[in-house]
Amino acid sequence: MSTILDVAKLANVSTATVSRVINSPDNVRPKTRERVYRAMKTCRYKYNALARGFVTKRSHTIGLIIPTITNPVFSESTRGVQDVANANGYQVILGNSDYQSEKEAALIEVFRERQVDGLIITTTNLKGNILKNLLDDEFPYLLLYSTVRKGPMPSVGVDNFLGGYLATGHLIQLKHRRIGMLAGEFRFSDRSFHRWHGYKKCLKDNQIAYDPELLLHARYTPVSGCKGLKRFINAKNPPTAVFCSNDLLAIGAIEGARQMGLGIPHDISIIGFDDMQIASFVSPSLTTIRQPTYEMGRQGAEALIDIIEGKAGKPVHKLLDISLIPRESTGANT
Amino acid sequence: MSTILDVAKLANVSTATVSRVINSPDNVRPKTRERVYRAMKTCRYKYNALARGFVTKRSHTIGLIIPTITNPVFSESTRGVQDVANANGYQVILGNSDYQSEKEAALIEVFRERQVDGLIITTTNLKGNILKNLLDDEFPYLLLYSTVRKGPMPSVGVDNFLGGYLATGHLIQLKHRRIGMLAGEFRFSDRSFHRWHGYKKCLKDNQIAYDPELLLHARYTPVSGCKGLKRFINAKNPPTAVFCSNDLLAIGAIEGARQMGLGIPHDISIIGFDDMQIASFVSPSLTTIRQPTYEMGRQGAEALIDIIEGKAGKPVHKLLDISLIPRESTGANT
DNA sequence: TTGTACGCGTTATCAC
DNA sequence: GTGATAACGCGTACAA
Repeated sequence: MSTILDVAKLANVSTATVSRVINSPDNVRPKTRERVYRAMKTCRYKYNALARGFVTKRSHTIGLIIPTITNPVFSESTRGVQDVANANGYQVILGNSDYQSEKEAALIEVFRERQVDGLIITTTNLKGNILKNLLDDEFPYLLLYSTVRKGPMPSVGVDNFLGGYLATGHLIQLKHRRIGMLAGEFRFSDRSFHRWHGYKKCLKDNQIAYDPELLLHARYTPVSGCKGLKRFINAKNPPTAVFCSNDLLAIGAIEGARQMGLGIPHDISIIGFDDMQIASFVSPSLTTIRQPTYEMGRQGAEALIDIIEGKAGKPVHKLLDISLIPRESTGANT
Repeated sequence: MSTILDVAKLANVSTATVSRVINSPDNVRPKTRERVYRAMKTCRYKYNALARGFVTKRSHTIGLIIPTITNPVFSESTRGVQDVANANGYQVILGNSDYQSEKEAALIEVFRERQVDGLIITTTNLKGNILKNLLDDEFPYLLLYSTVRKGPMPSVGVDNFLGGYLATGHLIQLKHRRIGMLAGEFRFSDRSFHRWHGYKKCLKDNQIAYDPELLLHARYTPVSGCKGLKRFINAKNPPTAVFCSNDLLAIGAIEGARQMGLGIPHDISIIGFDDMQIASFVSPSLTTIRQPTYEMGRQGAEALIDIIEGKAGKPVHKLLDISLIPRESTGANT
């Protein structure tokens, strides 16, 4: 593989000139520029971005850590991150934490060793010292899908508390009084935790006693949602409506109800969270809380790049809008 | 940021020894090893993998090019690639081509400039000289979801022709004679093209005349599937069954039928392709052709790493098994 | 406008 | 078992 030195020799210029042709072509006389371009062609020169990164100490790479790319919600935000990153000359390295904080910590280490210019993290545990280390090192990073709203850690997210509140309010408005919640494990996802708080608060505001029997934990998969719903139905005093803390759970729950011979929303109402692409295409279509995942990725990447490039002021804390999308999976309690 | 030189000074050893402690600790006396470890701690040393890559000419990075991470099928295979890559010390850079060969070509360039050790490409156009260039440069790469079965280009995929044949055969067995196909654009996806060939061949083998009116092209989205199905229904002589060339289309088609007031499978049968995670959770659950996407990613990454590390013999051509998964969206023609 | 020369952090090749 | 030192390919003062 040829280097700028080869090109330089071939074009009878110095390596500095070749470098200039690559990075600031305007600073070089058109004639020599042409000569260099020709030389690059004849020796099939390929630019080595790694070597550049080595000297400039900028890899133009962003590390993106998410629970798993397999969840459509994170695919969407990943796409948003990528689009903004690429538009700004950055590439994205992807890492899955599987909701395990050890994997998360390991990924942060690996990515930093690889000299990524910054990190976007959808974290599962804020207690560790890992994030504090990043802060101490003044390493550029940003929390995505974050529940953090103030402090030194930059973040982009939605108001999960509000989401839980909206979902529950919708069900209460439909005359439901016995409302279950199928939630992701709190220790793995503080988002789920905040949604639960919104749920509880809304119950309280409507004079409905909170019943711990109506909280069930599940993994974020349809299968788990299906099982969870069946457990609810088989309880002594089953709910008439269930708030699932994401759409994958909700879709599983719908299937679970179906398998138990229950009509939706006639016998039981189901509401999800996320509004992933297929939420409107399942049958019955899914009532859910929409969060702008793609946009979240975009804005997260924009904010991170600002930090990386020194254009940022004090830590940003963006809270994107969410909204209730009423569809067919919820109906009046009869 | 401290370097091995700082560590070396602090531990009173040479940089070579520090490097040894990092890469082959057994080759260094335990006592000095300890001294070095301590020195690394006191000056908060962080290993620079970029610098290593620069000298070893191995970045331990794989470039993965897919149409879009937003399609669950590609999320799954991406996960497979990542799992194998990470287990072998590689990281994955992700690029979306959006089914555009120019973007694909640009990504290949960018990734090569970044000195990725190899590429995994789910390509959309094999005609270009781009892949031939890779071959000429002896650059490690592999085609995923590939229809290529022989020749110098290593590939992992499934038999899409067979898939199309199986899907069509299933419908014919259910007494359907007028079978439509909702297909991804052939020029963007040779996979779709091969499925169509399987479809045609199966019709022929069953003495059913091929009717070009029964081929409709669509983008790989539920919305497009929905529109496509409506167009079919509004035709003079509509099909009684539709083979969609992926599940996203099929889910959209089901919704389209529903909006037209048609019962599934009573009024019209729908079969998809992929068996993505939620295929069994939509209602009616989706009959489809299952392809092992996660496993495809795994095997692709394994094969690529073999090539990178010089363990490969002649180009591999793996064809993974596919199978018909009959569910509720298809039924007998009445 | 162009060239010279050094440095970036690590590994690898010799010696010792 | 350890040390000295030359690469690796590029950017960038500084000089011309």
